[in-house]
Amino acid sequence: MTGAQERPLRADAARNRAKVLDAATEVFTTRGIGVPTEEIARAAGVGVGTLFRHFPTKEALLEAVMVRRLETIAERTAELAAGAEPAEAFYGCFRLIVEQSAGKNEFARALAAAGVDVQSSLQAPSAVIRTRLTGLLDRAQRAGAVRPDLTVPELIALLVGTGATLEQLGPDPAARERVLDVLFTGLRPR
Amino acid sequence: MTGAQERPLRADAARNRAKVLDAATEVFTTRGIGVPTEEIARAAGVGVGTLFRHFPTKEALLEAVMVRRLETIAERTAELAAGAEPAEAFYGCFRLIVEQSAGKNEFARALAAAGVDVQSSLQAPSAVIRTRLTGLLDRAQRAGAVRPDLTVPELIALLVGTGATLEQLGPDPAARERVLDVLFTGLRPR
Amino acid sequence: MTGAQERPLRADAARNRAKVLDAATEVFTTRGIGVPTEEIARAAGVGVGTLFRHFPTKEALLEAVMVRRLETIAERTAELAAGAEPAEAFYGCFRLIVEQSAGKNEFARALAAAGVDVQSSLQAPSAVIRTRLTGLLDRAQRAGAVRPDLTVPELIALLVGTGATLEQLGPDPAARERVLDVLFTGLRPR
Amino acid sequence: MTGAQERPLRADAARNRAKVLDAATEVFTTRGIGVPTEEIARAAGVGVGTLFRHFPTKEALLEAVMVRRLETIAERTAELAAGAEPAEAFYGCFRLIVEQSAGKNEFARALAAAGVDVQSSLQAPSAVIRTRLTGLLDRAQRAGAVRPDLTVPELIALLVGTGATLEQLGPDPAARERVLDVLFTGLRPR
DNA sequence: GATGAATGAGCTTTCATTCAT
DNA sequence: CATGAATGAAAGCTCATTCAT
Repeated sequence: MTGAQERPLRADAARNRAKVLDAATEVFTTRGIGVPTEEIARAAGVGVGTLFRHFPTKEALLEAVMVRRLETIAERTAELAAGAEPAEAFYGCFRLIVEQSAGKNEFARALAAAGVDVQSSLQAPSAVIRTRLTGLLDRAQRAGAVRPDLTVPELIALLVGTGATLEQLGPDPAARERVLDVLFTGLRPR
Repeated sequence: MTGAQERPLRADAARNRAKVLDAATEVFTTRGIGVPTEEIARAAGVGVGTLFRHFPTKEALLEAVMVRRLETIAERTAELAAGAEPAEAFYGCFRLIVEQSAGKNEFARALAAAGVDVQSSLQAPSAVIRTRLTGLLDRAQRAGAVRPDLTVPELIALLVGTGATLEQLGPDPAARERVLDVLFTGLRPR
Repeated sequence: MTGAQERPLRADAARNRAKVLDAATEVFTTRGIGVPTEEIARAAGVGVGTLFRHFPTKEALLEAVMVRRLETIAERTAELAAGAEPAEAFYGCFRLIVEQSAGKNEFARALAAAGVDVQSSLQAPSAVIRTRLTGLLDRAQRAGAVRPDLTVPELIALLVGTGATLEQLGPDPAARERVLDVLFTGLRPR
Repeated sequence: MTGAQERPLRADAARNRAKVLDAATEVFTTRGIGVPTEEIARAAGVGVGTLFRHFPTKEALLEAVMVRRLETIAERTAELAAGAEPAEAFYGCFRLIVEQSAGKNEFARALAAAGVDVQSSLQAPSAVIRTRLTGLLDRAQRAGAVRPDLTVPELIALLVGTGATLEQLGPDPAARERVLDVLFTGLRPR
């Protein structure tokens, strides 16, 4: 139920869909949202028509990229959450999400600005993540690894913001570590 | 240091420039960067021609909006920094900046994407801010109010990210306070 | 003379050709010429590929639709012309054609605009009709049922125009009758 | 009240609007509705942008062309209707309209197909014409020059259809005269 | 100086037609 | 042979920027 298609989708069609999605993710992330659809098609090695057959709108493409990202995050958090003690699971997932989420904000904003019903299409995967985060936070708080007054919306906002922080900061590992340490220290019960 | 020099600029021209700048700030912030230039002109109550006379490019307008924001921030931080003990000055400025900076990221990104030499045009005001931040951080660290390993670039990244966090979080004051408390706790020496 | 010769055409292929032709007639008539080819294929219950195998061009399909219409008209006029006295035959055929020809003009125009050699492809069936009309007119004129100065091209133009009149008029039977009465009165010798 | 603009419209703007309208009338009539908007702009000697500034949609342009045609017809019928005895006025206007209306049907159909609210935008001028036609028909019927059972909708349908007849017929004056004579004879009381 | 009409490159999207499956 | 995914030329429309009024 994570991504069931209507019909199985022909082999080559699926391949092209994936190529487009990959190219879009790459291009949107590196060069921003303003890039012409045609460029993305070219990067994917398909014609514009093909792109539009799979994603009837540029918006729809953006949406699909986000959905896939969220799904990826959901999967990885599931693995992490499975076999680990509460604190490790929580902070591990935090790390995972903020590393993955570079550029995510821009997408969300663009979608929102375009008036997409972000709720409906992203709700499924983001609900999964939200549920997972709720569980992680709860367990960690009960284990005394996270301050008890923090709520899920605040956690999500912090994830988004920390993503932005890291994006702004650049690649220096020591600096990134220091910034995460600030966050993690602040998240622990005093 | 308020911005305009070159030539004194006629009274009505200056008034128009200000009207455009105000309108642009308002419109860009509320409706995003994609809004047509003409809309901004209309919001300012002038013709597009006038707008382009003052800001030869849409980019230039965006830049000007950012510059003014930074200048505003610089001024206010100056006031705060002046008569206050180190800890209060530092945390007060942090608050001030993150509250002010809603939407700032989008601007910065847009400018960067457009290939503007963000450094050169924003350098003056951002250098002022950077200097001020350096001073604030330094004083606060020496007073034992901020962990000593934090550097200025990390502080700036945290300011940007915390702005994003608050933007994501919405207006609930309790939640905002909690989030800031996480940050401030994390920033203190253990 | 039903259309298909060249090669016998397999049974299912012939069935598909007919399905496409029926669907095209229906769709073109009700929704205009602008409908995407794919829609017609869907209405016919076949893939686009099949459609294009039978009609190498959208134009060709339009043409085929018109040809079949003309053929239908030709057949019916034949029946009417066979066993009836001149006046009845003439006015009966006039009625028949103008009732049948709703929307036909649009096709003809579309074909002409597309630069199709309307003459060559439609010549066979329209020659049949023209011959029949010539006979009908001639007999009716000799019987004193139609004014003697009217020529075949004028008759055809009047048929086309009366079709348009009825199309414009809508379904009210009394009004349609009145309009036809105007025409028929005008067609009789003074 | 026949065509009042919001603001007087600058001299050059009015000139361009007229040029576009002329070109559109010409091009639509001779080459059909399918012609690219850009072609019309070129024919008018302006850029596409200018065209779209005046007519925000291709549909709107079609509409405007029709409106102007109807207005022209309305004016001319007014002149004719003014100083003439009933029969002459009626048959004169009939002639005038069917000569003018070449290609009009195609426009009307295109508009209808596009789902334009034909009523609202064309109502004003077409109401004028309808009123005029009502008056002409009424006077002619009272003068015994037209069969008394004919109604206005039927008259309009006949005008449309006769336009189509003439268009189909081509330019031969004798043939056109003969066709009109059929109509006019049919329209007289028997 | 101010205005807003004109410009046209560029963007998203459609659709007749081809061709791998 | 049938299918429908792929193609890409072309269409309609937008918008930053220029320039006559």
